[in-house]
Amino acid sequence: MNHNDIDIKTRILLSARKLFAKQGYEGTSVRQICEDAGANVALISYHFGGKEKVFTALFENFFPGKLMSDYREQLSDPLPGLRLLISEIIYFTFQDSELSSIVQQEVTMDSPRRDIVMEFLYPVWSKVRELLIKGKEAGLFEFDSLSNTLLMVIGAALAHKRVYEFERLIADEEMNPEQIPEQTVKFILRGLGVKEV
Amino acid sequence: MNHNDIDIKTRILLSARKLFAKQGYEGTSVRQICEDAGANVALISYHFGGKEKVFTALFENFFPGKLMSDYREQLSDPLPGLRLLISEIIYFTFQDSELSSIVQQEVTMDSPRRDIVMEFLYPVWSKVRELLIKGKEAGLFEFDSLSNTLLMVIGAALAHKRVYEFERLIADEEMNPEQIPEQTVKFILRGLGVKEV
DNA sequence: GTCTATATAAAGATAGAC
DNA sequence: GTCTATCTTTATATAGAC
Repeated sequence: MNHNDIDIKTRILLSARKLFAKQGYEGTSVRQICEDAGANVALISYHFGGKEKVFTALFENFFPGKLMSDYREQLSDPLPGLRLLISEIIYFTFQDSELSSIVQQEVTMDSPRRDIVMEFLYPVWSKVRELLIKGKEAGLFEFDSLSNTLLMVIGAALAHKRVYEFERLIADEEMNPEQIPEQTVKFILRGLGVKEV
Repeated sequence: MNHNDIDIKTRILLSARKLFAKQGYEGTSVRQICEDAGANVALISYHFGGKEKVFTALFENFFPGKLMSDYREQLSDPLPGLRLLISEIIYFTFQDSELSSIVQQEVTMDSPRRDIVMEFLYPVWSKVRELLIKGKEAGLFEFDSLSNTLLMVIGAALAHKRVYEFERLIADEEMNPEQIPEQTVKFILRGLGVKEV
């Protein structure tokens, strides 16, 4: 499938995703997006209704909304549930590296986009939170502050996304994508006090 | 000390730090900074030489450069060294919450500012890396990929900075700042395979 | 050292032709 | 559905008066 065979609306979305990921939302102009997409500037207004609507459309089109429902059954048991969910989150960050970079950028700022992003993130992290509570009640996990622990789990799960930020620190060793989910789950479960991971 | 008693250069820096932290660099205009600082727009050019120079000046003025040298002695032993360093990093994020928010934002994007920020961050995370290697060699830590582990340690250490991003998930429980360094160190050391933390 | 006034560039958006 | 041409706003930066 050639670049020009894709319809213009999708081409705009793909270019926006690429550029937002690399330069940030504010650092990317609609002109730039359209140039990259081979589209006329006016088409952003026509097809989406403005730059911010393009941002929203990105998540509506590319965010894996079915994740929670697909695995509803398997996510009820804390230990295997947490293993599965963390792994799936990491798989997604590899599968759509650009969208997950956008997420990482936009949630740190107090912008109108944060609310859009959080709307999509909430179900996922909320489920992680629920599994932490269940696991603690079952005596599987040991921790004090639920909030701080949740944030550390999130932090560790998304850690591998920072390769490029810290490339000077990790240039001499390869990061094997296939091993990352497993190693991350191990680190997190150990952090939660699970023995013999 | 009243707001207007502080010299204008410092007032500009303080306003820039506040606004960059909240809205991001691109999302903040020099007009906004000067309005907040009670200064004329032209003074940014006169005192600093442009917006980006203000950004650099922030780090030159507020980043704790002496951290590494102050504790050189105590940072040679892996286990107590890592404890100390992680704690100090967390203390800094509390002490200068704004600058550490700026760090978090700017390193995620491929901007000219990232290089500026990384110049300051490098010595700190490089030391953490060094301690991980030492600790593994001494049989204190157990992990596979050094790079991925380093990133997870960084991720967990800075996790508490995300309180506001995820406030919907943690609104019902307080995060006690005094307990965070201890809990974080515990989580990380456990993640590294240290027993009886 | 600080101001006003202005130069210059670039942003987002759309009216109206095709 | 797509284009050109243009409107409007806002950005950074600075020349020159004080």
